[in-house]
Parts: sequence; structure tokens; C-alpha cells
Amino acid sequence: MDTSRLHKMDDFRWVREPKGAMRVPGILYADGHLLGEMDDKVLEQLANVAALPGIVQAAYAMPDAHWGYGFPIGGVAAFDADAGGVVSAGGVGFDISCGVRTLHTGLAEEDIRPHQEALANMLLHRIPAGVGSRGKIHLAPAQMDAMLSGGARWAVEEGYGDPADLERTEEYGCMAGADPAEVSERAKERQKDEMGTLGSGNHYLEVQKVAAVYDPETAVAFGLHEGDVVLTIHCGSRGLGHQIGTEALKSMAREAPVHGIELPDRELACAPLRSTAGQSYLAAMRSAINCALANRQIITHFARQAFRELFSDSALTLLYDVSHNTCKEEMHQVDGESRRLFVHRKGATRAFGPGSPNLPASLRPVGQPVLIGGTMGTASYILVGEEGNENRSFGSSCHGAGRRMSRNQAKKQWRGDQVVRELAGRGILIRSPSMRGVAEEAPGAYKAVEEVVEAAEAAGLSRRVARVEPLVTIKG
DNA sequence: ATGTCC
Repeated sequence: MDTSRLHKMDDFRWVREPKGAMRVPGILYADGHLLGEMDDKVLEQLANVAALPGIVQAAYAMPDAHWGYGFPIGGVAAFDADAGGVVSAGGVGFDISCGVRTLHTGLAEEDIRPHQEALANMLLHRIPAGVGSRGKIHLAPAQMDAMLSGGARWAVEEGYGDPADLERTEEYGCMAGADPAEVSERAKERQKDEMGTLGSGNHYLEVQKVAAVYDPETAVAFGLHEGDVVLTIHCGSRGLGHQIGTEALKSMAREAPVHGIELPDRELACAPLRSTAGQSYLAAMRSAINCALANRQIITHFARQAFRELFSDSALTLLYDVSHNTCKEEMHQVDGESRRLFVHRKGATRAFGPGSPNLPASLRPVGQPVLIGGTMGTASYILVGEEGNENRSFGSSCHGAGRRMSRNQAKKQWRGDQVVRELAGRGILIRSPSMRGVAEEAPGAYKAVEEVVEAAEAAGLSRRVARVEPLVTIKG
């Protein structure tokens, strides 16, 4: 990215002052090196977002931002319905409520090592992965609607997991304001056999060891110690969310002129929050949030079964489940005034700091766990929401390493079986139905996750608590 | 991300 058009506030905060159609500034949180790696398109897209009606304060880019569909991935933007604000399907993304959930296993690395192969095979066997993967669960129409309304709460009621899981899930496992009647039959049809499946792309299930602790006090509060083994699930709302996103993008682009909205980019399709189209999308999008929460809950259940086969006394307990592709109605202070805003986080993790009323009592004094997915060959991070970050990014942080190169480039550079062999040599077992997928997801295709989380910490968005490294990765 | 193009 050409930084000459940016005003450098400090080493980790760069501002694009409003120009042309921009209503608010664009703010990028990153160091000079990360900015250098970012495409100029990120700045262009950030400026387009800043031009949307009813945007409040600024359009933000997280340290892992990269070029996306309309909005940058790693983008945060909040809109006020009273000020003509909009909701944008491109601002949420296709994989609605894609997110990460991390569980304690109660096991240590030395417990896992002798059974590492068996565990990898068991997890691959129990959890369907890959494009179009289907599971054992087949939802009849009434069950589909109950799932879309109830989310992880529905899943627990159906016997997939424990009520205690809900306390550690964003929205307590159930997103309010969902309306299954706003979800098309086609979206439901695509989803009816896909519950409890991982999907493809960057989605994974990973057994990880806590390799380093940065903030011992918070780590203890999160129940994390060096050498502990945790399980992390990264996936979303599968075919249903994708279908809802596709349909909404099409209809919002078609209807924008009716609402008097001039789109700087057709991909930025949006609808006023106070319109039938806007409300319909919100109700469908919230249903997809529930679908993703239920999906991660069901996968948790299958993972528990797999662990119990090998470790009869293992009890997987949930640290936290948080999404990074959403639009959520939240109260935020803007210039000393409390305002109800619709916060879009696309490839950005909610990262509420200590004291947030949205956190359960057990986490409120400490802050929200912020789960950052790295790559299968390097590491992932567990962070905590930083005090005061509501004023910096509406309480948001980065979500991952961010791609350094396209999937096509990665396929030219690596072969899946070579990646698997190389990682096996380093004690990391990869299992995947697609060697092409493994090549596309080769660790070298991603930026250094360390640099991203260091920038997020230096910018005051979230603070490092622990670094986790993979032992077993199931890839879609 | 995605029954990787209805």
C-alpha cells in the first residue's frame, strides 16, 4: 500500500482523512511493514465504506486487513439507523458468523503424543470436512426453523453438549431477532444435511498445545497453563449463510437506487436499516448466526465423543466461542453520547474489554477471550479485549494472519502431500479430504500471525494472553 | 467462504 495518502498518528495508527464522498475518516491499525504488504485496494475499499450513509466515527481496518468483496476483510464499520444508516451484506461477508471456539481438554501434551495418530484419525472420522460435506443429522423443516431461532441453545436442548457451554458462547448461544421465515427455502435446503460439518477453505478443527503465556494473570483466569492441550474449531454457517449472503447482495444492489443510495462500488450493496430490505436481511443474517453457533456446538459434541474414545475421563470445557463475520446491534459511546449502532465486523473479532455487561460474570472482571486463528503450521493466539478499545474500534480486533498470496499462487508454489509430510516431520499431523485444499492453506501462503497480534496489542485493541501451536489439524 | 457457475 502506498502510505503517502495516510496521516501517521503513531507507529500503529494511520488515518486517511475524509476526501470526496467520504463522510468519516478511514483508520488503519497496523505497523509500517504490515501496511506495506497490504494491497492499495484495502484503502480504496475503506474509503468506499466511509462514504456509506449513516456511518459513525470512522471506517476501521484491523492489522490483518486484506482486499475483500466490497468491504475489506478485517474491516469494522458502525451505522446509526437514526442517521439514515445502512446494513450491508458485503460488510458481513458470505460466511455469516464464521467464528472460532476453543475448549480446554484437561490433557497435557505428553498425554496426547502417544495417541496422536489415533486421535487425528478419530477426529477425521467423526467430523465431516470438505466442500459439500454432509453429516448424520438431517433436519426436517420444523427442526430447521427451531435451529435457526435457537442456535447453540437449540443444539444443547437436542442433546449436543452441555448447558454450561452456553455461558461461554457469544450471545449465550442464541442470537435474538432471528426470523426463519426470512430465510429462503433454497438456503434451508442447502443446509439440511450440513449441520455438524466443518466445510472447506480456511476452516479447521485443531488440537493445540499452549506453547507460551504472555499474561499469566489473565491466563489463569482463562484456565490456561503452558503445556495444556486445547481444541479449537473454526467454521461458520456453511451453505445457508452463503446462500443468504448471495441473495441479499443481489437484491440490495438492485434496490439501492430505490432508496436513493448511490453505490461507490456495486459490491458494497446495502439497504437502509429502516427499510423492509434492511430488516429482512438482519432477520435472515441473525438466523445464519444461530446456524453457525449451532454448527460449532454440534461439532463440539462430536469432538467430545472422539476424545472420550481415547481418553475415557476427558471432559472438554468451553473457554469461549466468538464470531468474526457479523452485523450486531450494540450500544457505544460516541463523543460522550450513548448511541445504538449496527456494528459490521467482517473478518474482525468482537473484543470487549473488562467490565462489559455483555460478558458472563466469570469473564467480566478480566475481559473477553479473543480467539485468533493462525495457520496450521505456525501458531494461533488467545488474546483478551483491551480496556477502552470501544473508543478505538467499537470493541473489535483482528481475526487471523491474513493471506499473503492468492489460493492460485499457493497451489503453484506447494503440493498438499509435501506440506503434510513437512509438517509431520515437525510433529504436526494434518488430515484432510483435499490435498489441493492443504496446498492452498500452506503456512507460507499467510502473513506472520505474530506481527498481526503484536500490532493489535500495540494499537490497544487486544492483549496477548497465550500462544498455541498445532498437534493435529483437520482441514476442510 | 461456496453443492468453487442455475
